[in-house]
Amino acid sequence: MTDKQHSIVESALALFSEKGYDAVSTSAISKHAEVSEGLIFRHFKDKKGLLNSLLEIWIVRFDEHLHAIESIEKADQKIQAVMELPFRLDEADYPYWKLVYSLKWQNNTMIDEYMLTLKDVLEKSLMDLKYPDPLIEAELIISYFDGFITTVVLKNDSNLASRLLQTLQKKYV
Amino acid sequence: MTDKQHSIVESALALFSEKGYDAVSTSAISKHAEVSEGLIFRHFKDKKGLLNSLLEIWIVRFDEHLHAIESIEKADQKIQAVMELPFRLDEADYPYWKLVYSLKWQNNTMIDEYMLTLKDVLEKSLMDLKYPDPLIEAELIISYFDGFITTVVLKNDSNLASRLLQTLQKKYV
DNA sequence: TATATTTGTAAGCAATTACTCACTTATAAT
DNA sequence: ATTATAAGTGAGTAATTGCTTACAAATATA
Repeated sequence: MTDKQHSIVESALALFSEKGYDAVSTSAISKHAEVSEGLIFRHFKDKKGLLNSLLEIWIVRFDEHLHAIESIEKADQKIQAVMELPFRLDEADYPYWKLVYSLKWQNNTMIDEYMLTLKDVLEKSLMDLKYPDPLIEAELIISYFDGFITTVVLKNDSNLASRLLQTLQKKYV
Repeated sequence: MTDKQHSIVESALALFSEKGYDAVSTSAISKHAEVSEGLIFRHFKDKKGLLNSLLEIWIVRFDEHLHAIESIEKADQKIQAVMELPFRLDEADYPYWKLVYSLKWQNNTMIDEYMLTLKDVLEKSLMDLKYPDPLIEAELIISYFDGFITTVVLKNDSNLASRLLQTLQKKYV
């Protein structure tokens, strides 16, 4: 990746996550990145291609969290780690999550598919713990997860995040 | 409101909530509503005006829920009612909530301001119940709320909603 | 019935959209 | 040093954007 390629990706992330994919033109991205508009299409084929590059970066970061969670042995600690993930995100990754969740609300199936992995982890752990209805229980925890992401990322306040985490932890101790 | 005015509002709601405000053109709305494009601007001034009309309808529906909650006397039941609100939404109102939450992710301050009312209700109730930190506790419940809305509205499955509500209710009984 | 007023249309507007293409400049390989 | 490949530009494209305007049809008021 060249400097200018990097610049395009950074600008696209900043603008997409702030205003939404459809509200940002390739012209606006090129101006923000201080490159010619044509360069976007040279490197990323089209606007969707640029978006996909961002989503791939997100997937890599997300996978790191997933693997960390899957390596936890005890089922209850696994569940706890999933619940706490939104509060342990790197603040620098907030824009990725903001982009991902704004796309989620516009029926981006690719994202939903990827998030299913989280639900699978939960379901298996809940089965191990002999919960009567692991499926619906997993859905409930995913709901918590979505809510935590919403608060942490939209308020963009890592201090609030850590206070919320503390309050949350007191509840299941 | 004339028939055609109604048709415009319905089409705008359907398209905005499905694809997102910025991804839907006034031309697309007029075709879906089977009216001339100019009529949109006659009745709603501009595209933003059409959006505001939809948001005003949402506000009315939301206020109904708010008043019902505020009329509850016991603090703990008030909190419970807030938590259960996402599961008790009229399925016909899902598109409004979908639109509202997709705008939320694009920094629509007007919506956030309106949702503060919910947080105020929670804070007061939590104070009444002598919680040590009502502010952060309210934030946590709002997070649950956001997560529940996300699940219920995006899955668009009122059966799942009622099963989730049951599971949730068992937890605080 | 005559006259306002509202409702509706269709064509047209400048600006912007995503994207292409001919071209130059830089880097790498032989 | 020469050539091939990649990086970068900027002017241009057709199509679409939100919106206006001149006009016709319907409805209400006198």
